[in-house]
Amino acid sequence: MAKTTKGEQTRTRILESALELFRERGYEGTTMRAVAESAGVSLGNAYYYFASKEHLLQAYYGNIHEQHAAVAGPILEQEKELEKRLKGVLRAKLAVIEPYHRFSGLLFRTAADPKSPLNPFGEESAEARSKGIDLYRAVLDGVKLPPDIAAELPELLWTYSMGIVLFWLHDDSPGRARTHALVDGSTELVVKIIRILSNPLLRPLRKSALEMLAAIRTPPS
Amino acid sequence: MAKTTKGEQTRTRILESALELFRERGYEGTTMRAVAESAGVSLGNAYYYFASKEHLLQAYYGNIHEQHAAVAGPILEQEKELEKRLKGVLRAKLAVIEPYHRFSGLLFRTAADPKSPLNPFGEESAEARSKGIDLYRAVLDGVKLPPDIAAELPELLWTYSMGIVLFWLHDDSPGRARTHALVDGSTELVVKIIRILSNPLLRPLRKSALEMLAAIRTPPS
DNA sequence: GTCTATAACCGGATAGAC
DNA sequence: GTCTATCCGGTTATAGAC
Repeated sequence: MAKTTKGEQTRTRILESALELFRERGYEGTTMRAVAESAGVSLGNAYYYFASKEHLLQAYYGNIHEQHAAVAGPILEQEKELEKRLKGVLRAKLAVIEPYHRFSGLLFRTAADPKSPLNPFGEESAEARSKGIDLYRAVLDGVKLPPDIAAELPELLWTYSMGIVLFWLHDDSPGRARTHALVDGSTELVVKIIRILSNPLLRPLRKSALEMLAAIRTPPS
Repeated sequence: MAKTTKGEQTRTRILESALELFRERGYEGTTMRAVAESAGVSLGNAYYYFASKEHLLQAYYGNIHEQHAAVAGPILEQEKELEKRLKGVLRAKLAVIEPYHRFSGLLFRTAADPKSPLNPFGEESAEARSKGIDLYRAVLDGVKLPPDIAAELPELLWTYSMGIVLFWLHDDSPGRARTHALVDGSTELVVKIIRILSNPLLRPLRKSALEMLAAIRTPPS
């Protein structure tokens, strides 16, 4: 019963008002005052629940991940081949975010700022990030790989998926055709490269790559 | 003599005050009021010369490329080996942008927004982008490569360099050690990969990669 | 201790007089 | 080309209600 305290309800009302207004008028076109009014609360009250306007966006993108995970689940249960699993998950992502293409620029805009709470590499998104990485761990589930790569690959694939999203943001081709070409082409390549790198002859190359990854990793704080 | 009209001088004064304050206090920490005061003009007058605070940043962006090209030139004249050429140019970039680390996030923030004129993939930066790509063309100058890759490589390297900068933005390790590890490790890898891909046996892989690149390329408008 | 409201602050941006 | 006055919206301080 702790789930629908009055506070929870108010919080939800504010968030939903905000998301609706964002969709209607875009992010910049939506004022915190309008959000508060539309939710039937005072401005100060809105700030009691959401520390900033950006945090409202963060909730918005949190939703996206949940939707993505929900759509990706069935795909992963059905497909066994790595390339299809990866491609399916990426296509699902594109489908989920498509309605928000218009103002997703805002995501990257803030995400690229190291100081923003939305920054996917920052502390505040640690949870969202690890959920995202988990999804790519699931993609690799049941795939045979040399153990040294296997440990690193989920995070690498997640990073790769972020690159795809960045490309998508800038893609205004009809039906997002260019991004789809990128997904189709790059998943094929990624899988081929993984296969090639799995070759024992290339173990030295793999090793130096993995050493680099260790060196650039953020020390756990 | 058209060069130093009163207007030009005022404009320069405002810009220099701004860049100095940005370096000292960061972008967000610098108010337009402070910029105006430090330049000895009124707030409104500052806006007469620069349409927004962001436009002040744009000026910085242009400076950086010029500095980078100037520093990179001598390096390329001296080094003959691809890995050293690439590493040298990337290190030069890091050296040039280091003083601005504190507020470069902001730059990227706007630059990553597809609607921003600063966005490096957009139309308005076409010239800046092609200059950047030219620099990596120069890096490859004199390097023997299969012609199919040779055509694509400058743009790929440029994109790769943007990735390095993105990483640097988020790097708060002492002396930017992690980014330097990334540069050292990744240039080595990049060169190895280019070598491997140059192997005639891998021509099919190369071919599908190049086909993908063609498919995702923005149609010339 | 959890929640809500009002008033004010601050800084980016604009209008319009000189 | 320069100024002053003002707007606007994100954010904060703070007082009090439940």
